[in-house]
Amino acid sequence: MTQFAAPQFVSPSAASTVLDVARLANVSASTVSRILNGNARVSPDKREAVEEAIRKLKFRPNLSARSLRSRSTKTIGILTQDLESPYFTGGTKGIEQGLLGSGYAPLVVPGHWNLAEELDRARLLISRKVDAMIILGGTLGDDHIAEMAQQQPIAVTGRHLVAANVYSFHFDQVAGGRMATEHLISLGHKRIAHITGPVTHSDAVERKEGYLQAHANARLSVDPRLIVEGDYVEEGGERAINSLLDSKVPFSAVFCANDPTLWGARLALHRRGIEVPGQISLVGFDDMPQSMYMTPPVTTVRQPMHQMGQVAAQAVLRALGLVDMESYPLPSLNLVVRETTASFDL
Amino acid sequence: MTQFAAPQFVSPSAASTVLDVARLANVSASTVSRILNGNARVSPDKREAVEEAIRKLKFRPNLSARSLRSRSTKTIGILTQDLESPYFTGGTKGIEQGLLGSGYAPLVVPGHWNLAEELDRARLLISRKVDAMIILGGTLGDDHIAEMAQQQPIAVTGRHLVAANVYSFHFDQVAGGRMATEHLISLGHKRIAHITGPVTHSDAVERKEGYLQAHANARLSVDPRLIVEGDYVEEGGERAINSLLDSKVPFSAVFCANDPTLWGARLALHRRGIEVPGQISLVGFDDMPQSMYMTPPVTTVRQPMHQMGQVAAQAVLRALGLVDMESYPLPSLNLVVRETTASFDL
DNA sequence: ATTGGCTGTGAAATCGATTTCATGATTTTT
DNA sequence: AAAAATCATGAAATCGATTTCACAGCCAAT
Repeated sequence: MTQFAAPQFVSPSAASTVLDVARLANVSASTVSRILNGNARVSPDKREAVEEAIRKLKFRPNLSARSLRSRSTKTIGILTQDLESPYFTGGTKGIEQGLLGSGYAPLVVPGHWNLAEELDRARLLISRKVDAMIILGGTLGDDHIAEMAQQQPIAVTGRHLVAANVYSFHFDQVAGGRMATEHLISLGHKRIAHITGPVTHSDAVERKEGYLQAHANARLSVDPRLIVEGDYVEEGGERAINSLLDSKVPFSAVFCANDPTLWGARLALHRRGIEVPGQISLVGFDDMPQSMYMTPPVTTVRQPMHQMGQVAAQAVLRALGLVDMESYPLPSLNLVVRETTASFDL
Repeated sequence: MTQFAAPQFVSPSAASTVLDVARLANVSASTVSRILNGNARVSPDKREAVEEAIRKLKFRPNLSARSLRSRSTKTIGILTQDLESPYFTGGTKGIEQGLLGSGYAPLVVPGHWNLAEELDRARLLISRKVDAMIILGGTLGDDHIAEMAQQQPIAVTGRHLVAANVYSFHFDQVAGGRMATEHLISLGHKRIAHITGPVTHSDAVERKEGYLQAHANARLSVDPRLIVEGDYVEEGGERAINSLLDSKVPFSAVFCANDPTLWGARLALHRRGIEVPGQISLVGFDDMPQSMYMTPPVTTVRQPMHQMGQVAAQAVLRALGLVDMESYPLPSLNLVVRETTASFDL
């Protein structure tokens, strides 16, 4: 990598203020402010002069000052978990899109699945006086969220929480797990393994519950040796498949708790020369963008995080009094069948 | 999806201020401020009382007020392009890590590869009085950046820019293109196709230049029919491979201008039953996280965006006067050979 | 002609913290 | 023991915008 450093430090040129503008335009600061906000009548000639001065001075209002006085930062805080994971970036992008044109800007901070850090970041957002907050998943307690909602409206995804000033949205993870498993069952699979997510994630245990329910509904027994714990990332999927294979317990399909788990599993299978879906069928969860371009493209339960983000953005906007906006439909989970699953014939 | 709305709106409970704390602790606001910032001696008993009051009132300082007075927001603005693309999220995460423990928080805004939008977002960051700015790629003109650098230090990646108060970092894209192509040539390939990026991206044209140079160095002629334009996303890769194959011009390897292009190409090849790397070798560019888990894992030129982000963060931190921090090594491009390339034997 | 209602404008108050300044108390120095 | 230096602290000024308030000028209604 090549680096080019600045020759020397230059002290920042002082930014101009309303007062500078006022002086140049021969009006008072109040008039400048009125023109900036367009909420009062001002004579056309003064308006002209002020606009000219603003242009000349390249004036940009100081948002700290503005929000100190007007108690609105026009900012929505987003507490996400991982800045890199497609699951969260999908949601973030949806929020950003939902906010588009509303005049509100997103402020994104990562919590890293760590309670202390999440709490700290959330408080940072409150300190910054965000007008509303959107929490994507995470491990914050319901009581914490309810308490923070006293300061500003909060939309939260991935949980069901009834409290004043909070709007919660979530997908039915049990139903998702059921869907994935039922698809496999309908293809004739009888010995279906499951690589779970971390037991600390409630959605992981719900997906497993769905896997169990699907078996019960079909009056199929589940072999506990076929359930192995993963960690929601690729390595866990590889490890799990290898231990499954090494245990010699037979199975013809695997329901992976999320897509990265499936990717890891798929690579391990490839390394061992086992064909997908020829010998083993695979179903994932999340439908992350890359899943569509795997070889072969993966069958997975789609979580429309993008739309979820839009809906969450919309909810807080509405809570802030912006009612005149197009309404996005509430999305739901759905199975997208691609090519990692095939019917099982004895 | 299930939605749960708040029963009714509750007016936010007023946040407490230094004055509230001061009153409760029987001291002046100045004393509270001194304790908050720890920059002056205060008697232990008052400190105790104030800390108690802070806890009791759940006091959090208003950052708008603080930054208005102290002229520092403790925030670094990050202008990225796409909140979802691994290339940018890698850099963002690196920055976040580089900022860790410095007391500065990142504020991320997306520019969407659109000049007007980038300019608008950059101005937003300036309005918010970020202490420094990091620009990841994008289409802003050098002059714009130099001008904005008068307000605060700026680190910019993906270009070479010498100006006061700006720090620029970039990888040598020509060398990267050369590396990828030389690898293929060293494996015995003679007819190497190239799927380019958009001609509007300077790094795309530089990568192509590297491809050309590698051929020249090896005294190999390049068949212009083997160079086809892509768009840096999967669809373009698919399209390009199909048109290449349909043209019947023979080739045994493809240098794809970035990893998503390769993913698209790889899928198209799979659909046509062509084996990778058995029949066609593929080299990508970027080493995005998923590339490692494709089937087979992809050979690609690694751009360590993560480290680039760390270095950029470090540069601005240093510009802001934080000199006492561990120094990350400057990363460089390197070829990571995995399994989409094989030697070509007639 | 007088009262009443608008309208455009500037002066001053305000938001909540930090920082400067002044002061009285305490400690150190000579 | 007197002078000097240091310390802890509160009052007041300050950051840059918005907002309230007061008022002068103007038009219309009585």
